[in-house]
Amino acid sequence: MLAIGTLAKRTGTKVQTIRYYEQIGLLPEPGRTEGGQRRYGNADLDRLAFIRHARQLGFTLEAIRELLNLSDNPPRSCAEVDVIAHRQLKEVEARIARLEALRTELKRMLRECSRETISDCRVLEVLRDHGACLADHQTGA
Amino acid sequence: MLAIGTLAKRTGTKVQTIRYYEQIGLLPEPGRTEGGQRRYGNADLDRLAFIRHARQLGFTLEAIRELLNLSDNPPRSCAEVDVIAHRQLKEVEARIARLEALRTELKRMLRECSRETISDCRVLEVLRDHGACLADHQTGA
DNA sequence: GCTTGAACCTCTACCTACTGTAGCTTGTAG
DNA sequence: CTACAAGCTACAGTAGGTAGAGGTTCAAGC
Ligand SMILES: [Zn+2]
Ligand SMILES: [Zn+2]
Ligand SMILES: [Zn+2]
Ligand SMILES: [Zn+2]
Repeated sequence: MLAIGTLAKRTGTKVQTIRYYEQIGLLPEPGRTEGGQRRYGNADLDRLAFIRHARQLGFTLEAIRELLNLSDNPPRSCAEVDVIAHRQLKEVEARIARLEALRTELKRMLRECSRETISDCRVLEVLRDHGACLADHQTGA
Repeated sequence: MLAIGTLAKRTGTKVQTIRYYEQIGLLPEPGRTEGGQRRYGNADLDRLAFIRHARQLGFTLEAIRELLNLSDNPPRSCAEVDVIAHRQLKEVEARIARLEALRTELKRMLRECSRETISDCRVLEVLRDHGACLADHQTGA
């Protein structure tokens, strides 16, 4: 049985984060020592490793919750799993597209700036007026 | 003089967001009517438009605060402005790099999945084991 | 001049995904 | 048996807003 600090080290998670996952019901309540300290088994280790890896791939905790539920029903079709992963892929692609537009515009601003005074700084000029901006960044976060 | 709702419409901002910017000191406290309602002038309109545009380009509110301070000193050099914009560019580029690694891995997971049962779903398999993962996604957010 | 209702006001709580701190208790090595 | 690291709970805070309750004000139509 592992103490929370050991589990934390093994999975690269902070102790508080583990307690937080328990609090929101993502990790089951573990057994406790007589003194009230949490003790974890290998199933907990696997589950936490899964959660952390999915987080690293950008899945939200809600998506991870769904993936864990599905994962507990081995004979079922994996179509739903793939839908979640596909949704995540689309999300990532949308963010990339948006960030690339920002990169282009930031580069252009910096390239065009004469690097003299504030009053003729191209960066500020573009920020003041989207008309001077070629980026198409109307849409959300 | 503009009421807060008009200012909101003109800048594509929610009313609550404008009050929030005031609360954190990003917008100055505006004049009020006898009844206590906020009334804005053109300087406020410009300032808010600047803030929203910078937000759309991904600058943090802290960076925007610095940019606004600098913007109030027209004779100074714009070097500091460019440093902030450059920092933002680096930030955006780092996020793109990370998201591209995620995209690659998500695509691969989905491509390799047989789309049969949960027990042999490649997506879940990769999530369970980073060893089965080609992505280099150890590093931060 | 009066009424109506949209828009305004303040205050508080909530969102994601954690992270940090205070003040106290438990486990374990020497 | 004593230190003290590591555990415990509870609460506050982060960014950047968003939503709602419950009450007031402004302005247009009659
Ligand atoms: Zn400049
Ligand atoms: Zn623009
Ligand atoms: Zn699958
Ligand atoms: Zn991986």
